[in-house]
Amino acid sequence: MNLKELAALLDLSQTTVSRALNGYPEVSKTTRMRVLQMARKYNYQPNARASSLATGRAMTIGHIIPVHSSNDVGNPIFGEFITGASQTYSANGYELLLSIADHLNEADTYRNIAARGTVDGVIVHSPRRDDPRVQLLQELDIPFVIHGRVPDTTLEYSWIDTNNRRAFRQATKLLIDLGHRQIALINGLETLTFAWLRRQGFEEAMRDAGLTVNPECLSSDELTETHGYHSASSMLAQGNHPTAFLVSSYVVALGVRRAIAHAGLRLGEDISVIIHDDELSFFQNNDPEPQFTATRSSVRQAGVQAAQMLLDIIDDHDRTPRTKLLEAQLTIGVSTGPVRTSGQLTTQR
Amino acid sequence: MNLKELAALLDLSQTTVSRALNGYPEVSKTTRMRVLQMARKYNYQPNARASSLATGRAMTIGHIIPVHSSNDVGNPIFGEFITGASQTYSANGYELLLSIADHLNEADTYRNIAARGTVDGVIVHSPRRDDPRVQLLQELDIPFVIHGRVPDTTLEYSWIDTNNRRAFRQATKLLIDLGHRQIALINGLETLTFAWLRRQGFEEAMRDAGLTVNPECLSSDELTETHGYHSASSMLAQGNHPTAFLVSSYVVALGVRRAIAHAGLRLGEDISVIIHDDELSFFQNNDPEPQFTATRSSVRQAGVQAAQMLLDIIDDHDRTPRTKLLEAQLTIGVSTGPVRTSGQLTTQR
DNA sequence: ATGAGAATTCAAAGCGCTTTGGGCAAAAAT
DNA sequence: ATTTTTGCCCAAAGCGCTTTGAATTCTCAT
Repeated sequence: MNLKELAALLDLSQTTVSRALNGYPEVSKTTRMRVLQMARKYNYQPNARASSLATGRAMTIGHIIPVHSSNDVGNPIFGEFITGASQTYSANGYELLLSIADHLNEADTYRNIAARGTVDGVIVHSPRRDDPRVQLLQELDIPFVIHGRVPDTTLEYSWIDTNNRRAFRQATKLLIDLGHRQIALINGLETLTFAWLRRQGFEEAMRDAGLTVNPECLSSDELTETHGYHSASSMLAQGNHPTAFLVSSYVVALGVRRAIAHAGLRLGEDISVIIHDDELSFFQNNDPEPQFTATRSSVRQAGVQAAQMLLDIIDDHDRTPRTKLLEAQLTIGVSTGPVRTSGQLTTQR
Repeated sequence: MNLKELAALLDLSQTTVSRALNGYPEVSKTTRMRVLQMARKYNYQPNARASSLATGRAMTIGHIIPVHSSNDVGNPIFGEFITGASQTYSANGYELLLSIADHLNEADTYRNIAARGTVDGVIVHSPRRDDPRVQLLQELDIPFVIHGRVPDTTLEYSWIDTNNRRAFRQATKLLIDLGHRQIALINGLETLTFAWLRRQGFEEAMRDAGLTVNPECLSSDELTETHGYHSASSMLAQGNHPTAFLVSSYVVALGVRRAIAHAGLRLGEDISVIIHDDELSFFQNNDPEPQFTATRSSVRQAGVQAAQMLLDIIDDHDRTPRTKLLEAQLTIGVSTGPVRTSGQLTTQR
C-alpha cells in the first residue's frame, strides 16, 4: 500500500492525503478523519526512503563504534548506552544505524556517511584526548554529540559526560580517609579521555593528601576481566603491596576480586576496592549492601540524554554547542574498610 | 556532489556516469576511467536514499532486539553477535539498523518495518519455543534468519544455532564421569529456546546415567551475576548440596563463583563448575588453563555467519530455508575435578 | 446578488538515483 | 555498396514521497 493507491482509494489527491497524515492545517476535519481511518485500516506507512528523499531528512542517527583491532573488545558499555539512546529515538520517530568501524579508516567512514546522507547526525563514542573527529565532523557539517570529552582541542562541540575526574577524586579521598596509603589504580586505556580524567582525579586526591603515587600501582589497559586479574595479581605479589584498589569498571573488578581471592586475601577486609559502576543491567551492584563500593553513574541514562541532546540540536538548527556533566554517586558497599596493618588481627566485620 | 553535478563536470549524461560507477559493460574503458577518477577526486558517493528508492533495495539489515520490560537486561551477547554480523555487512555494502523493541508490540515493530521498507531483511534474536515471529515474518514476506530455533512450530525457516542440547549433554556426562551425582543446572529463562534445549541436554544425560534430577537443583532466570549468586547460594545451603554446577553463561558463573567463595568452598576442588562460554571479548576464558571448564562457541562467529546466510537468501531470491548447527567445543579448565566425598582430605591439585 | 477572502483541494515539480528504450556512429558481414 | 551488428552514449521515465503554486469551492460582508 503506497500513497498513490491510498489516495485513489479515497478519491483524493496524494497532496491532500499526505497533508492529512502529516497534520497540516489545510485539510478539513472530515477528510482528515476519513484519511486516517483508511490509513489505519490498510496499515499504510509512508515509505521511509521516499519521504526521506523528499524531505532531505533521514530520520536516522548513526552510532559509530571504533574498533582498534580485529579482536578488539566489544565494550559492554556501548550496548547499554545504545539501549538508552534507542528509547529516545523510537519516542521521536528516529531509527538507529549502527556502524562498527575500524579506528584506522574512521575518517573515511564518517566521510562516506556524510556523502551518502544516511544519517542526520551521529553520536561519537570513546573519544580520545585529542580526537580528530571533532574537527572532521565540523568540516563535514554533520550534527554530533560526543559521549565523553576531548580535552586537548580548542574547538567547541557538544558533549555529555560523567564527571570522571571528580568521581575518582572522591573515591580516592574516601580510601585515604580510611587510612589507606598504598592505593592502586587499575584503569582503562589512558589514551581514552575517560580513563585519563580518572587518572587525573586519582592523582589530585593523592597530591592533596601529600601522598605520592607509586608507578607500580598504576595499570592501564582494556576493560577486561583478565586485565583486572593480571594487574592486581602482580601488584599483590609486590613486597609492599597496595591495600586498596580503584578499579575502572565492574568487569575489571571481577578480575581483581579473583586475584585477591587467589592471593588468599579477603575483599573488604584485607583489601579495599572501589569501582566505577556504569550500572550495567546484567551486573547489578545495588543490593542493600552493594558488593562493591562504587562511584555510580547510569550509562544507559547517559544514552537517553545524549540522544535527546542530538535531536534537539538537529531540530533547532542551532549549532551552538550544548554540554552536560553528570555527577556520579558515591555509594558504600562491602568492598571497603579501614586499612589493616600487616600484623593486625582480623576481626569480625 | 551529486550525480547530476558530476555528470555535468564530465560532460556526460547521468546514465553513463551511473553505469560507469556501477560497473555496467556498456561504457568504454577510457570514459570509465575518467569517471572513476573524477568521482574519487570529489569523493562522490551516491545518495543512499535515492539509489535505494530507485533500486527498491534498502541495503540495510534490521536487528530487532526484544525487551521484556523497561528494566530488562541488555544481554551482552547481542553486542557480541552484532559485532560479528556487522563485519559481514560492511564487507558487502550493507548497513545495520538496530531496533530495541518492547516484546509486547513486537508485531507492530515488524509490521512497520515491513511497510516502511527500511530493511531488506532481519535477524531475529532470542527466539522462544513457539515464537510467533516465524509466521508473522513469513506473512510479511520479509527475509529473515533466526539466531536460535523455534522447536514448537511446523513452519520451515532459516536459522543458525549452537547445538545447545548436545553441548549440555556432553558437559553433564563429563561431570557424571568425574563422579558427581548431585548436579545443578543454573539456566537462562527456559521460555527461550536456547535455555530449554540446554535443560533437555542436561536431563538426557542424567537419565542416560540413571540419575534423577533434583528439582531443587534447577534454577532458571535472566543471565545475570546476581542470578548465579542467589541460585548457587541457596543450593549450597541445602543439607545435601550439589557438588557440581552447570552454568549457562560466564556472567552467571561469576555469581556462582562468588557464592562458592562465600560458602567457604573452593572452586574446582570442593565444587565443580562447567559453563557455556560464548567467548565474549571482555571475558576471555582461554588461558592455557582456562578458569572454567566450558562448552565453547563463538557468538561473534555466529553473527558473521547469520549475516552471511541472510545476505545469501536476499541475493539468491531463493526462499528455501537454510540452517546451520554449530557445535560447541568442550574445553577443560581448572573449575572441574573429581567429586570429593564429604570426609575426604583435600589433596594438592 | 456580488466580490473579497478564507477554506479546501489538486496538478505538477522535484528529491537523486537507476534503468528502459532508443539513437548514432564505427565495425563487421553480406 | 549496402545491410547488419556492435559499441557507446543519451533522454526520459519512474521509484514514493513532500511541497509549491494554482484552482476550486464555500462564507460572508457589502
